[in-house]
Amino acid sequence: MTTARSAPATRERICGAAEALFMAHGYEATTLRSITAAAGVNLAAVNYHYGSKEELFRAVLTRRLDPMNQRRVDLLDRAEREAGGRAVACERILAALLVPALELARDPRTGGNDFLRLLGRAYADPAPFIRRFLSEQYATMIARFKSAFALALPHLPRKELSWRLHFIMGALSYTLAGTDALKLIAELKPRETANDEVLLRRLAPFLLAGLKAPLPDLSEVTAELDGALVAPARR
Amino acid sequence: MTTARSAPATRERICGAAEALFMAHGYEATTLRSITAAAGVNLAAVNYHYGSKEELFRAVLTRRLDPMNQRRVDLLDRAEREAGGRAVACERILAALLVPALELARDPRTGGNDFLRLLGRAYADPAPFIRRFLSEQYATMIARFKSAFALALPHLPRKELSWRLHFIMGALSYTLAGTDALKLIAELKPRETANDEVLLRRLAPFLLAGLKAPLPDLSEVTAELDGALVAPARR
DNA sequence: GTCTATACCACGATAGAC
DNA sequence: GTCTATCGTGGTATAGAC
Repeated sequence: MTTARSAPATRERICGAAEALFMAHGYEATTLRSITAAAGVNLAAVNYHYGSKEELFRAVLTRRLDPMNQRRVDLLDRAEREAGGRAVACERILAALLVPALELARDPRTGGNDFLRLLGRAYADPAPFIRRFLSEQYATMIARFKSAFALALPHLPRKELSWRLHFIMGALSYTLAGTDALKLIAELKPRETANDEVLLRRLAPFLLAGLKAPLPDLSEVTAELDGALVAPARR
Repeated sequence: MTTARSAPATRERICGAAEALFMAHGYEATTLRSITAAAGVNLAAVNYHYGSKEELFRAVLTRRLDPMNQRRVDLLDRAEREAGGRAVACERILAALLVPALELARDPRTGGNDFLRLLGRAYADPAPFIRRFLSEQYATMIARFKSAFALALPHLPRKELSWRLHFIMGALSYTLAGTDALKLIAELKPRETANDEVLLRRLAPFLLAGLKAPLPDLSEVTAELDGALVAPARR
């Protein structure tokens, strides 16, 4: 903090090196020794500046996540101001949710697509500290968007809306995580998946249609399953 | 294999204990020491029976995954037989994809919901051996479903279909992975998320609508982003 | 206050005795 | 088939140098 040295702060060098390595190999597979070696600092420096590997990981995520979620809320705020007292269109709300993620992916200074892949993986991580961290980071932002969607879709029961938001965040995170496995499954060339703008332009109509889908029939939940899930079928 | 002892085979005990622990903590965070302790066998037994931790993980996944994907293909086969030469309805194809996952989640002998959570996490795992394994496991199954969907949705360009299948598998895996973080985000009570049947009955209409959504407009991909992603907006 | 060297215990893996 | 002993490497803690 109060360092007089002209060299780049050790703390920042660690954070940058850690981000790159976490993105490349995931949390567990990244060693503190590889991070400190890449940053050109001593092994113990991580523990001095961050206290633990977990805390370092939180710091890496926060640096990108906080501005992105703030931008999302800002875009929603503006849309609501422009709408006066009326409800904001679903398309506009969804855009406020997707555009900041896309902007982050486009900015080479922020690690580009790789950071979103790291984020998507973090979502599915079983580590309790990661789950707790993400739910805290997202809680207020999601609450704002849920209220906005509720106004735009007054016919949709609140619980159904919660689920559809869940599906949206899932599809978004998962798509951005962009595992090679799914790339292969979809028979997509690696080069195509690198363009996140095209990706989100395809994703948005898909999610929008799901958001506006007819309500599910939950009346026969305990009935026989096979063939009855989405379309009644005779044997 | 050729053991004469009446005690349950060491190999099976290891696999069962490993499944439970992988489900609870994920791959990396699960130690061979905890697995062998839970199974009541020696540490070195894992390496003897499976060769490595990676191979053990593959065995755990295969035991549940192979039958599930086979059931999916069987359901699709039956639907196609019943349809004669005509295209199978999207609802029916989607059901063939979702129902086996639901059946697996309902069966307490197969670890219930927990296995699907493990599977969802595996999808997002950066470890190359996991990605390779999953893409091999899924390749043929996904190819069959893609062909079926292509017949049901003849107007949909092949590439767009690939993407939408990608989104569907993403939303499905992610939803079934059911991270606590997202549960909290969606303000859902833990008890509600335990019922996977209700979950899939809500998910199916959502995905179906996305599948049938109008084609995205990709003509102005390089245009300014803000507000233009899904709905043109003036500043 | 910042950084370094080093020790500590747990991990996955393996060789070799039984 | 099963076990013990051991190796290299992981995250972490601390004593002490600047």
